[in-house]
Amino acid sequence: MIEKRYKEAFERASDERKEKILEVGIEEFSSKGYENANINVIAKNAGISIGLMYKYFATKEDLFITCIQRGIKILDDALDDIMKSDDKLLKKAEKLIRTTCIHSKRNANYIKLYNEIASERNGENAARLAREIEYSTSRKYVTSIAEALKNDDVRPDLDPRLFAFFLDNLITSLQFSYTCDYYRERFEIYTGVNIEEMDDEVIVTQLLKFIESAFTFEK
Amino acid sequence: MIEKRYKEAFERASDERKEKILEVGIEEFSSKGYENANINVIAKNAGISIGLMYKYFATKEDLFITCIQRGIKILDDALDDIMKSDDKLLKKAEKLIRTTCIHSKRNANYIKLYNEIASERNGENAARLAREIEYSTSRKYVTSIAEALKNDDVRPDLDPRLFAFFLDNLITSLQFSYTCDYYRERFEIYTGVNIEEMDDEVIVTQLLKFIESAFTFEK
Amino acid sequence: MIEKRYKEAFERASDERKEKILEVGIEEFSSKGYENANINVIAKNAGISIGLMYKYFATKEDLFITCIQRGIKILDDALDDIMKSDDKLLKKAEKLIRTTCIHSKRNANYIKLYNEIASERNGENAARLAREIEYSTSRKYVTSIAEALKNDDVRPDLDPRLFAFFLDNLITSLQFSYTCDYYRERFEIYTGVNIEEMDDEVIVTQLLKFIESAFTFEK
Amino acid sequence: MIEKRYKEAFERASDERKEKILEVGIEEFSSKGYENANINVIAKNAGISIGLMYKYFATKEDLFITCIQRGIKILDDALDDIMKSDDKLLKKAEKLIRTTCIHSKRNANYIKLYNEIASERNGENAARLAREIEYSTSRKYVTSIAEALKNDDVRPDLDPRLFAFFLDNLITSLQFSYTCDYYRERFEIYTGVNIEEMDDEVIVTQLLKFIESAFTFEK
DNA sequence: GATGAATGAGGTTTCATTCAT
DNA sequence: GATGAATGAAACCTCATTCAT
Repeated sequence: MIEKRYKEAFERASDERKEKILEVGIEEFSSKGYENANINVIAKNAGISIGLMYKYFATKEDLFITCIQRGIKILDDALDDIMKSDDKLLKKAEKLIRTTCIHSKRNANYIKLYNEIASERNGENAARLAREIEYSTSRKYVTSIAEALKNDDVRPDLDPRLFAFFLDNLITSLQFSYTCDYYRERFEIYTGVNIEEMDDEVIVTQLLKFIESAFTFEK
Repeated sequence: MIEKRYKEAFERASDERKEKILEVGIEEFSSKGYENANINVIAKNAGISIGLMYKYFATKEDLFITCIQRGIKILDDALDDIMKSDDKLLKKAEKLIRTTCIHSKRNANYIKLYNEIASERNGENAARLAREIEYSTSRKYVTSIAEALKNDDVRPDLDPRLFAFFLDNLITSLQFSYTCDYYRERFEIYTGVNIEEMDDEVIVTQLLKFIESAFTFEK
Repeated sequence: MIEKRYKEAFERASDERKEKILEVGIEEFSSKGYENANINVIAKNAGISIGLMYKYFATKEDLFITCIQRGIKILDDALDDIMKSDDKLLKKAEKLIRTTCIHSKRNANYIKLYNEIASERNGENAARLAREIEYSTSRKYVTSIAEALKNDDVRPDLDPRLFAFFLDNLITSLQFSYTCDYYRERFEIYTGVNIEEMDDEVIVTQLLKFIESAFTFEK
Repeated sequence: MIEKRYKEAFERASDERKEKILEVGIEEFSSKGYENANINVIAKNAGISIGLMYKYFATKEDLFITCIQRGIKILDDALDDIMKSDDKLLKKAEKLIRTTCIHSKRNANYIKLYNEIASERNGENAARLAREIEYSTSRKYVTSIAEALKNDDVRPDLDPRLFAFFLDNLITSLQFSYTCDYYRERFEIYTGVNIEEMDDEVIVTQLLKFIESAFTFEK
């Protein structure tokens, strides 16, 4: 599913070096954005020469994508833990929201990268990235909802794929609100409070309330 | 609230010309993104010299912001029509979703611009833009929900500001799904259908269902 | 001697307007330098349109030269008063130095313009300007010294033209030290004191001492 | 005292290249002035790409300053040879004047650069440059005069710092008269002779006469 | 494998000058 | 006489990428 965008030489590099390059790359791309990120600077900060960087990655874009793939893995692993459990859908949702709050603070840079991708304007790239990033997540959401549907845990008239989509929209928006300048300000405009100063539990409670009723409402 | 970012000379230009410049600018910025947009191209396509462009706007950024402000107004006016009515909250929501579907197709470029802004990484700019763009919208949402709360139209234990925030997240995500490459692909991954080929009414129905129960659930 | 560099239309303008244009021009040129001065800004600050400015002056350079000519006249008139008197050479020198100190503060902008000219790199222009500016002054100096020579007021073995040249070098350097950033700092480096805080009389006394002996030394 | 204004990459360049860049830069800056000098032209004439130029110098200004510093060193070294001798003040002055005449012809471009700096209008820059350029020279002058004062070689009532200042004014003006268009014409206006055609010895003799009596006059 | 010097196209911005009204 | 909108050449600077060592 995930197409590698690095050269063979990169695989042969030490784990420490691989780690360092991606870490520095994520930092640069997430803080400056793709266009303003400077690959020469990334090389310098990673402690390697620019020549070697091009032995590892064919283009700036490839480095960028590889950084993203690294971020995806982290986020995906966290989601896995939650979705693999036997909890009921609402319990999963609760865990999901709570984990999102915590993760967004801890892995702010990955989220920022994700925001960067979301504004990609090259249709081809955007599509490929979306498949790489969203496929695995979407499966987990849809499957969980479909299962809940089978178990009569949720209202029978919902479309599991669209509901998964709505759910992910809420989670994603929340992530951005924790990490991206624009969305943070937007959060404060809506709520009157800076998201960093708000108690996570208020968010968990309210968002869960929003979702819970969405899923379980019955006439 | 909205700070003007054009020079006086721009005000003096003919309406036709103002229109043309912003239209061309929006097209360029939304299709290429801020960094890759080329002011010389915008000037040429708008039929004016680059020198005159700089008589109208002090910097590329100012032109960009002015394009955005133009987009905001269009979207805001549409929202106004809906929110000023005497309809109940859910009726408003229904109109809102339906209008969003239609508008997103018609004014795709404005939405794309909005997506571009949302990835702004200069904290100061991001905050200013967020205030310009979100304030008015957020007031309308919050007020409508607060009123519904007073009239017992919605569950009494919801936080009107957070619920307004969640609601807008859903609407915004939907807009992006209609217009931005990444989000369009993502929509298809979730639903299995290209959003252009999906009947809007399915989206309206399902999203309304999601929202409706969120707002009105009662034990 | 002085070639006019303005168009006929400028002559026909009101005195008030002529005054204003040159005043504003001198301010702009002396504060920013020729290259960085902006003729559009000068027009605006003088309260006329740029189109009219070009009815008055054919080029930016012509405006500059006309501003300079205006400055020359002011400085030259002051010199005239001193040199036309019947005083002996040293008395004239004393008056000259004292007047220089006072004038340099009052007409700082004219001096700055003069400094700007002195770095002109177009040989043709430089020569023409030098003739316009220096000719009259040099005559006065040389004549005064030649007269003093005839009256045995000064040492007989001095070359009146070279001594006039040296004298003017000292006066000119002093003027710059009062008005131009670089020369002011240089003055402080040499003397340890900011020239604005130094008592003019110390300068007068010391420079006079320097000159006096130069002229009158005898074995 | 002298702050370096080039990047590390410049240090690593071959001496030949460093030489070439500064030489070409000095030529361009001294012939066209700072504003009209063109960095692309300098790069081309120095045989390197513009990109590499910017690897060596962060800005046009930095290249300019580095060219200046190069000129300073040359002039300062020459002064050093003279002032370090055990000669009496007047002997030093004689050597100084004679060397100035010779040097001004040989290193005309350095002197022109100096003239360019002297019209700097950014106060901060001007001050910094003055300190870099004048400090060392002024110490040498003042020290020599102060010593002469101690040895009763000069009149006791002179202020060594102001006299050093006056002396340098004369030398500096002479340098400009050899090298800068405006000052050359001015010299001819005063003396009736083009400075290139005048016998240096006349200048040496007369200027020495002017200075000598200034320093040694006694009642 | 590793280096980093070198390239050069390309974009933003300025401003003297023109000319239709 | 007066206006000011309009022009467009030209300059500084950036950075992805190459390649000789």
